[in-house]
Amino acid sequence: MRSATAGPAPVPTGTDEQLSRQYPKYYVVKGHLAHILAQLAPGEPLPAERALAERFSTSRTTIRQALRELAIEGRLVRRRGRGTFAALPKMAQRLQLTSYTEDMRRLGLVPRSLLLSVSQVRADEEMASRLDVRLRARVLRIERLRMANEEPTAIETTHLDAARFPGLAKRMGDSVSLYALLASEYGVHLAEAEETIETVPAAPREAELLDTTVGYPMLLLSRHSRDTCGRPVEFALSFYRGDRYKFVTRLRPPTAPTAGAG
Amino acid sequence: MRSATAGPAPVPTGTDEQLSRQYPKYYVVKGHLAHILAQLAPGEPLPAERALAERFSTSRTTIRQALRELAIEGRLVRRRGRGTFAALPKMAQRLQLTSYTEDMRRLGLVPRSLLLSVSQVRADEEMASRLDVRLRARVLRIERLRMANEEPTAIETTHLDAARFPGLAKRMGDSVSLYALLASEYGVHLAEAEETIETVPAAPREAELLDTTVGYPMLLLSRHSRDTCGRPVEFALSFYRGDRYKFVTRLRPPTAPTAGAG
DNA sequence: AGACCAATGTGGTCTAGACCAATGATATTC
DNA sequence: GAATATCATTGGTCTAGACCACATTGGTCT
Repeated sequence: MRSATAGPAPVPTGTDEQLSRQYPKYYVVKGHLAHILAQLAPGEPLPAERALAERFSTSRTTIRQALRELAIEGRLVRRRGRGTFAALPKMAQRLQLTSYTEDMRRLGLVPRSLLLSVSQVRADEEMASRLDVRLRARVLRIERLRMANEEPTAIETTHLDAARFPGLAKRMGDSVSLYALLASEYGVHLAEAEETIETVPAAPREAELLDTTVGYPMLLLSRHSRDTCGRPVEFALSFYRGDRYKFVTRLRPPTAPTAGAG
Repeated sequence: MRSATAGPAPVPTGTDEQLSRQYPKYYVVKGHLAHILAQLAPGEPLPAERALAERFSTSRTTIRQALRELAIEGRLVRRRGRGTFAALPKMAQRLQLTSYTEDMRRLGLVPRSLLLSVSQVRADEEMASRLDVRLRARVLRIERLRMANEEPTAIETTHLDAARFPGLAKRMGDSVSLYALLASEYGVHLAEAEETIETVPAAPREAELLDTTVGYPMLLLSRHSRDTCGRPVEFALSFYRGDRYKFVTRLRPPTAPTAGAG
């Protein structure tokens, strides 16, 4: 969120012509729309694009660019055939090596998983390195759709060494816990992981599964997990809607209290 | 990054008309451009937008949407008046409670900081809660531009309780270490922090300072730090270019090896 | 009452073209 | 030779309008 003191983006609400030359027109419109939006409760509708275009004396393109950014910020949701509505604030999710189920329950949500596909692929150079297998070795690829309160939350694609976990494919199913299977059937316990976070635009398939718009920014989490022996176990990619989720982590100084150029 | 095995976005490279109906046209074009791009070394130029529009028999708008997404993914950079060029891959930065200087040196880069502004503001409700001060208490606001190899990296806006750190404003300057000042002058050592990561579109001022484009996705890091006594010390917002940076953190199980629905 | 269908309105995609702003090369002037 | 204007080219912003895909509504027919 952007608090007032932090500088809430210097939104020019005036109609001064000189401002219009300093700021893009769509950005001025965005400021006005944000003002309207602030007075709406979540779920309440905004006027339609064509109506807004007329009211602000702009083209629909300009209105759409403003609405797009507000949607990306998670302040409104857009539904084709229905309209534009004020949104709920982003949900914060902890970055920790825990089960998806527990994470969601902690947020007071009902978790569910849908098994999209289980397949075997061949390790390319990067995957071979990450899973510590030979090039072109068989890799199990498990693709799941994570749900919370029956709403799609994330697409998670997990990769494991197929030779190390025989029969795992047959044991997978909707709402089956992979980490529990690894522990009970194969005696493998995850001890640590390295997770990377970046933002990428939504591809058509991702947008459809997560019920969002192609090209909107997603948060892509790449998790590289190791077991208690330090052996790499899984490499997983998770796509979250950037307009709905943010992630929280706890930081500590490396050793002693830091004294660098902070 | 998206490895081949992970599903490199099902880019339809064929010219089949049926595909054109399933995928947006700009997305098909993006696939072709990605293919061209893969054969270029960082820094090499792509054809101009107008030339590409003609080659692919589309409008410039469609080409621009494809180029925009590739730029957001960090695969190309666009320079007004000059052209479009293949980019270097994203840089990975660790999430830890350390100095910016050390972080950058670890990446083999030359760090520098530019003091943009030091000001006093009044705490709104959220800031008062975060810094544990009264509503409308004086809050020191320090805005800095972080550089690496003379390239702007991040905009960092730090908030501190002004009453607790008298004279701090006068002691600040370019490339001055805030954390070191807190330790040496006020005996305050940071012990832990909670950091939130989300994606937001770049506002005009942010885009200008970080030499990027308005509306492009940024990574916004919000850091809430506490000292060794557990008292809140700073609340800082950092904007990073989403096309240039990604962040890495180390995960551990909460207590025992997890056995939940992983 | 229920099933169906057509009209309407919504946001999503795409076009063709205009003008603006920054860049760099070229010509001009001092 | 060095500074300055001019100009073509590039990506950025904006317009006006077309068509598409989807959702809802309301009327019509069983």
